[in-house]
Amino acid sequence: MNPDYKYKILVVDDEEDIRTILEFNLKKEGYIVKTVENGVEALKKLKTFVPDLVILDVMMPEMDGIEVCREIRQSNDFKNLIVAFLTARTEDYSQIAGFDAGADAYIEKPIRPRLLLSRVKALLRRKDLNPTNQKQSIQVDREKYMVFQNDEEVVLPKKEFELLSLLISRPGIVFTREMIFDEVWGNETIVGDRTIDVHIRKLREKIGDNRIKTVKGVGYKFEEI
Amino acid sequence: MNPDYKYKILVVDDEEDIRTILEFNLKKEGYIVKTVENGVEALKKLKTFVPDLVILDVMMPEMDGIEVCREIRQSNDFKNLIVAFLTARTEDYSQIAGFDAGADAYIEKPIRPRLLLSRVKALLRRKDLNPTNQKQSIQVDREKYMVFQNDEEVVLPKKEFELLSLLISRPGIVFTREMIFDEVWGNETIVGDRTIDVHIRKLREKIGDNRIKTVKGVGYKFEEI
DNA sequence: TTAAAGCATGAATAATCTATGAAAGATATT
DNA sequence: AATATCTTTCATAGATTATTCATGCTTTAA
Repeated sequence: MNPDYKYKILVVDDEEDIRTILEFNLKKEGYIVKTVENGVEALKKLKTFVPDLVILDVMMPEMDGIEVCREIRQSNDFKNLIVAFLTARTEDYSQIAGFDAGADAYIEKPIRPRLLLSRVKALLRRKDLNPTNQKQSIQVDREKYMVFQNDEEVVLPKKEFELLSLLISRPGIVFTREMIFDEVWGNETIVGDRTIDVHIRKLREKIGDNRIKTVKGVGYKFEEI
Repeated sequence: MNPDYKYKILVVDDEEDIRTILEFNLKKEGYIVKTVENGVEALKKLKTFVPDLVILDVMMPEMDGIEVCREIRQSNDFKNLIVAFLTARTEDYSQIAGFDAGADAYIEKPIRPRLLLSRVKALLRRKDLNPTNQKQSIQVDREKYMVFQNDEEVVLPKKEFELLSLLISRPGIVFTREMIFDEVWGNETIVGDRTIDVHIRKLREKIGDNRIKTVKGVGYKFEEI
């Protein structure tokens, strides 16, 4: 990985003290750190800030860490996001394990800065080595009529396939609604404007929210990474 | 077996927690995992995703595991698919056995990840050794006008032969109805759209449902394995 | 700050497409 | 010519896809 790359970390905890301690220590090491105070905020934040690591308190109001982790794991957009749980030593560990939601690590409270930093470092190094960390690749095979995302097939019905195929044909370039109509629908059929939106939505559901960008008032584009 | 081959596993359970735990643990081992929440969904999924192993909850709404297993065993397409039942320890074991529908293994709930993984591994290894596990081969000999499936001749009338021959000439590639008309019927005769469907059906009756795939709104393709 | 425009989203409806059973039309075979 | 086999059509049912609609959110511009 680029040596200048600064790892991004999201801290989610309802206690301000904890947030402060973590933020201070992690920033000191050169990480880019954002903090939020509950699970709902966390998911919101993730829409604009995609970190390499999320440190999640298990017990939180609104939405606990386990649930947040589930959401993250379910989403297509965060395939290689590391999740670490913050647990009080007294917390019933077995319960967390039973509900295993896909955490990569557990960090115990109270926090010992030195220990914390070395664990974080280890986790991030692991990510660097992790082969799943290749760039998110999407491949469209028109002959086979198949789409692959990181070598796993994504099944798309015709219109969605054609739409994605179009957008991906010129990554980064904005396609206006008119262009999309022309290419995907042709001149015969006329459909309402919302139809495109709906197909875009379905695509996003399947390949993740971060690939297709809306350019308001203009159109859509497929974002190259 | 190819060392790069990733085993595919289908998990069928109505409880989301169980699905999540299984999926997480199995994926961590490198398996390709799909989950569905009931028997009906399972049979549907099997049309597009042919796994090596199915893990089936016994008790489910809609259609219980036993019935799903029966269906699987009856079908021609899943001759060497391993089926494992998930059973609660408290469940009346004898009843399940009485209804024995051809399960290869029983896995007990609650799930113990380590144990689960070692059992799965064992089951899949067994499959590797199983001689019935030769790859499904279909060969078309245009000169002799004969088709062989696993060295046994399949007798096909002309149109069916031509159709299969066409599809199999480029495995994985979708042939549109137009292309099929052109190649199999030529420009002289004109037949209705349904005619192709019917020939496809007959082919499927003879060589199994899992080889010829429908791409809705586009055409058909012969699935490479 | 408010109003307007543009988009996202959930849910309902409409349109499309294919599978299937059955039967009629061809073609070849005896 | 009669029979059997192959090819095609047709009607229907079932499922999937495509589209619309109503509502709410977010951004933009006044």
